[in-house]
Amino acid sequence: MSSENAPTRIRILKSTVALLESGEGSKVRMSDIAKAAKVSRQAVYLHFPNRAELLTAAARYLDEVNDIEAKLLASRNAATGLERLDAWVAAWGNYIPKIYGMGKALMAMMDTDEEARSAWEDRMAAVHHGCAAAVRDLSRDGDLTQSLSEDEATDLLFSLVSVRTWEQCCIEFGWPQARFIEVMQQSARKALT
Amino acid sequence: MSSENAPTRIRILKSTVALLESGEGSKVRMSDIAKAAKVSRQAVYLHFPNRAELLTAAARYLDEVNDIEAKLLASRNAATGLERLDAWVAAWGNYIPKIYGMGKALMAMMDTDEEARSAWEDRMAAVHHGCAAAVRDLSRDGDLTQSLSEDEATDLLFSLVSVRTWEQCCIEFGWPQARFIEVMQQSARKALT
DNA sequence: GCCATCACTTGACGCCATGTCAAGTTGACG
DNA sequence: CGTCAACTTGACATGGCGTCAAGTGATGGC
Repeated sequence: MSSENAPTRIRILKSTVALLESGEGSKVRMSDIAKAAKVSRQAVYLHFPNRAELLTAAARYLDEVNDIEAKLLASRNAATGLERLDAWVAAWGNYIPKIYGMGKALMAMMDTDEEARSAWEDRMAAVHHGCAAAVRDLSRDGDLTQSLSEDEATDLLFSLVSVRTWEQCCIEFGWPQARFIEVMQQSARKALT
Repeated sequence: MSSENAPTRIRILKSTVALLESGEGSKVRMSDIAKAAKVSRQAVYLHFPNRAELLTAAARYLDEVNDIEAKLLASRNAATGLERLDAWVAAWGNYIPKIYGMGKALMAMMDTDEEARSAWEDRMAAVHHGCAAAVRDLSRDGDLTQSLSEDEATDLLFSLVSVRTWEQCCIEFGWPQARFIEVMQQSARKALT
């Protein structure tokens, strides 16, 4: 595609992202990536020291290309806490499919690779932070349930819209993406208020 | 499950379960298991054709030993749908820690091993079935929310008390087990009614 | 016009875990 | 005593990742 004569490093990143997105996340091998980028397997190692760092670089690249920051920050503009909660669930929930392949590969490596673990946890910390912000506004408006601390509410919200929950509902159970958003907005409102 | 006079087979299963329970699920190697069972690595292969089948046999063994069926069926006796929901969440939720190591190893293999995948999915299908039963009783009592179909409610409940959600809350966020049960009972009631 | 350097290729290798194979050893039982 | 089953021993194939050394070829500085 457009990556024919892009610098090699970028071509490798694009190929990595493409392979991870189109299924079988954790099965992608270094040689597959090299082949897709039309370079030798060793060329990949000239740019990235190992598989874990390549994947985390690809994750960063993906975030950049999609401008995730901007999209997730959109929910900030909501007037009330409840609106912000909805906006947040929609913003993050609709971003999940884009990073799912990536996440799957990274999560599969978490048990054995410290680098992959911290890369993924960094990203998830940002999402957790977004959940905390939504919960804080809810609390500010006096709409947060008595039965949960702010921390617990944050964790619960995070779990409700985690990549794994999304995977469960949309991949395994076949929910349409839009329905996932609706149900989770509603469930979050009910569970947190 | 013959194995009356095959102590070796049982020893291997017990060692497998023990290793999986005590941390680092997916890192357990065949040689680790052999060493723990005090047999040669090859002896393991005389009883189980490969890692996946050993793990699924260990999962079955674990279920047997803990008598999971009986424990999960206990929620059947609840009078109302709401009580059944609570009982179900408590029964299954309290069983999760016992099978967590096992589950982690099996889930890690799901991407690459069809056998492991189907073994785990079989077990999860039983849990999903339990969720469906609770939702049905809720619906029978007229307590199920209008905004969810029975299928959706079942899937949502299943996601709420999935092994991954438990892992998220109790392992990563450090919730006490009892609190996890409370919060999930409450959240399930709110989200489903 | 030449040569040095950089980016990449080629092909071989070590490592490690799974799984296979063949040739023992050991002990119970006829 | 021989046989059979259960187990051991050690070697080997396979398939990833990651490393290494010796090329090749285009570019740019001089």
